[in-house]
Amino acid sequence: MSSSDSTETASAKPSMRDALVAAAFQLFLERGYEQTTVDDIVALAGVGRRSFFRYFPSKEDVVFPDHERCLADMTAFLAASDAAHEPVRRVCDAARLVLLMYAENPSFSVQRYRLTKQVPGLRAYELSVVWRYERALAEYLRGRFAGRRDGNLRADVIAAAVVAAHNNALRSWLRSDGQGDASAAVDHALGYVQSAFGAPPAAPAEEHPEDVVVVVSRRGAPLWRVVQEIETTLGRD
Amino acid sequence: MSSSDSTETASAKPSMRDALVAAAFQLFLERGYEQTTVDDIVALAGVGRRSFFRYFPSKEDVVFPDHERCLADMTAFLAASDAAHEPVRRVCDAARLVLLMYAENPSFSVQRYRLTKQVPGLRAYELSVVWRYERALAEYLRGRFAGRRDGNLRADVIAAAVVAAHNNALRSWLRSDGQGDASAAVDHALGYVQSAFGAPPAAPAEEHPEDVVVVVSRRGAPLWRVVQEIETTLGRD
DNA sequence: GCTCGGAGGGAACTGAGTGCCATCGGCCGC
DNA sequence: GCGGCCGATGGCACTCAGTTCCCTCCGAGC
Repeated sequence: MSSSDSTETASAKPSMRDALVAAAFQLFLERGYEQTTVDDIVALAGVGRRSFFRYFPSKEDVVFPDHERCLADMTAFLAASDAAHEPVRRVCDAARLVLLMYAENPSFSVQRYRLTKQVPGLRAYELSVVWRYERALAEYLRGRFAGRRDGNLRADVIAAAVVAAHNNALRSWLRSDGQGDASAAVDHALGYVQSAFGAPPAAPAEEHPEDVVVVVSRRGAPLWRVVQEIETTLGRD
Repeated sequence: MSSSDSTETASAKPSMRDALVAAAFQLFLERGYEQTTVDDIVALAGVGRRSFFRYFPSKEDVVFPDHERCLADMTAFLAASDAAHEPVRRVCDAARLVLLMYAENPSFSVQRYRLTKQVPGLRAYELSVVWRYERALAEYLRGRFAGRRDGNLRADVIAAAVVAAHNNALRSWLRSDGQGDASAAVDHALGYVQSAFGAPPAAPAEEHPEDVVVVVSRRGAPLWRVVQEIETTLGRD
């Protein structure tokens, strides 16, 4: 939570919401999530109990104060796409928005990570948040793959793979207390997904007309063997 | 829930547990999940309130009475693997265990599906169950990929893809009220994942030595273009 | 008969989340 | 300036999930 305006429409009165988040995290860190009641939080923040639930529909929501905004950003980002965007690359870029949100506030993100790792209830809540991101990506891909054979299946699988790759990199960054280059790690992870699902991995092909490789295959041969052979030959693993 | 023995270790005293599940679903279906209190359930089942929580740690658990057993089955299945099993194929087979559980009792599964689709709390609970399956698959793959470059990343992504493919097929089967061949749909979906991640897609290549295709590529060309070209040529989309 | 142990019942408690209403403070029209 | 309107807040009481503690019942073994 930065100190100035953040989640509200635009202007300058987020004091109460931020105060609740600050009070909640202070107590969560010193005595644990489940040992802290909502009454404790509102007492420390000096506000009424009823006001807490005006800003956060549940006790869990105070732990993820900015995911709603991020989800809205992602939805808008995908809605602003057009047919010129390569679909898989586009959802990878959308996933990077989530990393951006985490990276805005590394220490807060790391604290929250430790909390969610320990408390089953928070882990479940996080799963439902992640699921909404995944659905947003999948719905976009379903639109782009409409008419293609197994379009919905591909959309769901690719969305899940993108989310898994993103989370793999994100969590390893969080485990290292926010050290290292999170962006590079996520790029690497998403690059793997893009290469697996037939999207160009960032760098456009340079011109090396002399570098030619010939593959010969029987039609009946399993596709994975052919691809494996090509990968080996091209030296990309 | 079949009428005879089911979830308990082996013998013959599951009466109370089954009675609670039956009473719960009867009420959930006639007046909705959130409109049904635990007191209503125990009143209908004719047992004490305390006994409900002896059998089910929470109200949500009564909706998924057999997932614990299924998860244990999957863990055991994966633990019984050896190095001879192709890893991706193995996790696909593990995923089929879940389908098997749903197919054991189609009408029950369809009712539960409608319920979880409507009630956010149940959807969140289901996500946490699915997450445990996914972690089981991912942990197995991490073991098999140990030492390989990006082993953990690959494990997480493939596990997510397998789960997403399985769920895609399962949910479309559930939406159709349990009509159609769920097993075939899941096979098809998992086949897609296997082909994407370099596992042989079930049928070994038949011998058609005359069916030959030649691909010529520059080394610098993006891999996805090469693969796309091969897919088109082989007529697999 | 007796105890003993486990399964079930039940009252009372905590804490999350909700509904309802009172209050306060600014803002508008008069 | 004044009364009323309105949005934000506080406070109280209620429901319900989940837990704790203790009681009863019943069958097994002595």
